[in-house]
Amino acid sequence: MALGRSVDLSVPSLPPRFEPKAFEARWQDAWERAHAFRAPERPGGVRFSLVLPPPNVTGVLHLGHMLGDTVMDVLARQHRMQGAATLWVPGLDHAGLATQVEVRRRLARQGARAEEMPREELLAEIERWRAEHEARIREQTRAGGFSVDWDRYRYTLDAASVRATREAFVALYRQGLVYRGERMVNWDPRLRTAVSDLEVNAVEEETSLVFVRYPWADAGLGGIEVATVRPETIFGDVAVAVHPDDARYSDAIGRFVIVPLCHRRVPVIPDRAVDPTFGAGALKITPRHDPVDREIAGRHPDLAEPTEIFDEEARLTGPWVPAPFRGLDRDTARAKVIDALARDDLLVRAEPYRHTIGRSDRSDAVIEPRISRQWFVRMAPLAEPVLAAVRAGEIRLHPARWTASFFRWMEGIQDWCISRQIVWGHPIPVATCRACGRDTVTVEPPTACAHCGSRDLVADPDVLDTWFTSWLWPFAALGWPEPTALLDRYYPTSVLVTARDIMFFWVARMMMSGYRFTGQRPFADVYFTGMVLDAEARRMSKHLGNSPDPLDVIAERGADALRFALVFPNPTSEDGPFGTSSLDSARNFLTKLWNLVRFTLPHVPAGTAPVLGPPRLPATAALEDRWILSRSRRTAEAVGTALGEFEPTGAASALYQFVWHDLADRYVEIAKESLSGRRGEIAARSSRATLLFVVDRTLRWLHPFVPHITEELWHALPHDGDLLATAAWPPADEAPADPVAEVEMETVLEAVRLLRNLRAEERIPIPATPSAWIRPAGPEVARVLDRERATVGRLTRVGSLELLPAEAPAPSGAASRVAVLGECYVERPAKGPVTLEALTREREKLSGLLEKARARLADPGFRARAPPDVVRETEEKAREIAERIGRIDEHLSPDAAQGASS
RNA sequence: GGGCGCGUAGUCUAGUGGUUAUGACGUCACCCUGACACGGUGAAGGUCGCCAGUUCGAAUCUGGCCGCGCCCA
Repeated sequence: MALGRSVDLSVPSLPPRFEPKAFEARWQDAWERAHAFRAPERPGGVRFSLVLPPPNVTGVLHLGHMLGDTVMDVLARQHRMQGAATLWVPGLDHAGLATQVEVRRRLARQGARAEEMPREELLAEIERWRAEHEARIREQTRAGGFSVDWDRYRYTLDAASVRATREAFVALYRQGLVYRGERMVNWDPRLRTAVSDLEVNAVEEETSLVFVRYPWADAGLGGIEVATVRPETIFGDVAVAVHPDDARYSDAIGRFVIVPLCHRRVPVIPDRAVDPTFGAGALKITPRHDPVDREIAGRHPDLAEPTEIFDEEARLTGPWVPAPFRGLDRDTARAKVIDALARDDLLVRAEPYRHTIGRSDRSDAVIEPRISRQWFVRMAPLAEPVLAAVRAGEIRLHPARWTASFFRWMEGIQDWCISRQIVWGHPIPVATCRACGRDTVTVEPPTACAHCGSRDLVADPDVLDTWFTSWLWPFAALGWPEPTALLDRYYPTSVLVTARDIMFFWVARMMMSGYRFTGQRPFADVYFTGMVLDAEARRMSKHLGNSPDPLDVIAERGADALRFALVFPNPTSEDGPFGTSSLDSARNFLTKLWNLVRFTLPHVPAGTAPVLGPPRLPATAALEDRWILSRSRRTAEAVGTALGEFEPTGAASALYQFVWHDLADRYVEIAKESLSGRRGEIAARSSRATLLFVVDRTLRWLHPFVPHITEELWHALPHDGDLLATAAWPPADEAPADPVAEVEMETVLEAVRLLRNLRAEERIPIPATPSAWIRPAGPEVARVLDRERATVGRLTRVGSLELLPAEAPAPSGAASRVAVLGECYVERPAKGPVTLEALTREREKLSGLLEKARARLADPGFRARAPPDVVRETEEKAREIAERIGRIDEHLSPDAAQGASS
């Protein structure tokens, strides 16, 4: 069969199937060999920089990391292609407490007890853990194709981080913003360390509210009834408090009661903090083990000095605890106390009660409020400049709706407990002198006391909260406090991308440290990604086992498919499901792209020059060529706008629409005719150049999202330069916008859709080539359809397509549709009854619209108040609809018309 | 208990005062047409959570209610 092809279709140089394994690792190697992502040390001009939130060495990367990394890579690659000197610093967080907990668990599984290990041995074990996980995390990051600068890799425990951490601590200490205090902290009795407020989760739990009678000290009968959920703390009581206005207790204030079981005499005191409606309205006061009690006790200085009743593992201890209860843990103690109270006839009753308790984020142990000597950072002075900066728009949060909760937390900020009683982390840079008892706090570890010169120094045994290093990251990762070139050229960083759940842990604190230590914002924009959920919308967790290892997904589907599935179709800023269906969609899309280039290749003769700019089309150029260039420009604009507004999903979706529907479904299908040479060499050349240009641009725009496949395909086409990764990002206004071509193509596509619709409804089989007619609604439509008649005919597979003059009668026996562009007819193969269903349905829909439009026009208020052009538009719409209804009525038989209008 | 946010086709989603409410996945029908069945074409599917109000006009603004989620206590 002579098709008149001018090119050879039989030798595709790309394999027919897209196989990511065949090329993804190859391009990763190529990028690395070329140092494509190495940021210049001292660039001039535009710069773009960001730090990768250093993943915790606790585990390996999960899909949430992949989502964040993909968003960052999209931004980094786009800016790199746009010519910005781009620095993306990767790193690793030692994650102090979290890691120590994980290692402890592993040791426990192996039958060892971390608590009994010498410090050095435990540290060595943690180091082993770090090495294993670090290697795995690097492998995962590399396999994702993320364009980080590996030469700038940093670790939160490396020498430079040690320096930065000590520097920050010492500076704050000297400014009076770091202090040591004996305060009530959140104590984790399982891990035997203090934790910060943020590391405590409020959990609702079912417990029982116990009513205990405290007998009068001076009289044998009665007493005061106290309600408590923690009867085991009874040993620490120093008072019973009641509300001063509570009539029930007006006589009790000033009297004494006996604390059950330990028989101490304590006073009844008045305090407004007592809620008279809770329980019996009397509160037992245990100042060392409850923050509210401590506050109340503070207002009553005449109370006995309380002693501690729990040790560091929350076992009963101390002089106030009677022998039978000493050494018991909290739960056992509670049960025994209740038993003993019942025996002494002091237990009034116990009722089920639901309340919220604090559990440690790391160990899940119930937090014990405990007074201990710890280091704190005074936060309010640090928060001030941040609040001002965010209010002034100097730092922007995306999506902006999180700004409100950010402010609320910042405005009520509490001091930060930064000391941890663990081994894994930065030692607190404080040495205490045994001779004079004073502290020496210096960046370089001291050899002698700064105050008395004694060499008898004891280093603080604790380490710093891991976040005390992370909060310095945007500048510490660039070399701070050294005045490095990186710091000079790339700080402040451009953007921070992270998950919302560490907004307070990390983001807010980085802003505070940034202004404090560098006097500048650490980043201009913050983008919060959502959480990756599984197909049943559950949060991914180790416990559920529903979080796949990214490496497995990449091995099976490829990094590009994974990346695309994470940004499309669900918005990256919302919590969204991830599953095989999104992976399938991503793979299908990539296959489409692959085949699009396979289709393009044969139309690129050997020796074709790389694309420089849009083809200069002759005045007589085909409509489809002008149209796709215009569409490509709109797409470039949409992609640029979306990425500028931190909407990667919007950009991905614009590209998806363009590639699949505009380029593959419409342009390629229409242009096949001219590409084949059947319309002559000039038309063929024009379409070839157009196709090659648009495909080249598409690959560039898609590259930040799916870097491997685009790199592979770009190399299969004529290209300029070694790597797409470092090729130029074309300006959005490169191709001409052509509104005329867009309108005309709409007409063509509408005609095609109508005729196809008719065929499908009339069940005219594909091999049949019926005659078709269109009676255009106006001269403009007539002109376009006349010119593009061949295209319409080919896409609808009709035998002949004729344009009818306005007054011509309808072809007899043909199926018909009435549309805005005119009336379409398709010859029906068998002479059965004409199907009028579609026309009737259309008429019903139109009369509904017409009614609405007329009602509006009839409203005098509308004419008086609506803007004139809205009134005019509505009038025009009503006229057009009425006219179409009239034309439909001509086609409907009298009874059908009646049926439709009833 | 306080605060914030969200309710749009079976599922996810776009849309901040006037469009015949966007797109994806899924569903149904026909089709292996010379890049692609991981495909093509066509279709069905929504009283934009409910109730009031503001307005000439409300998915969009306001209030209340219902449901869901998150954060803080």
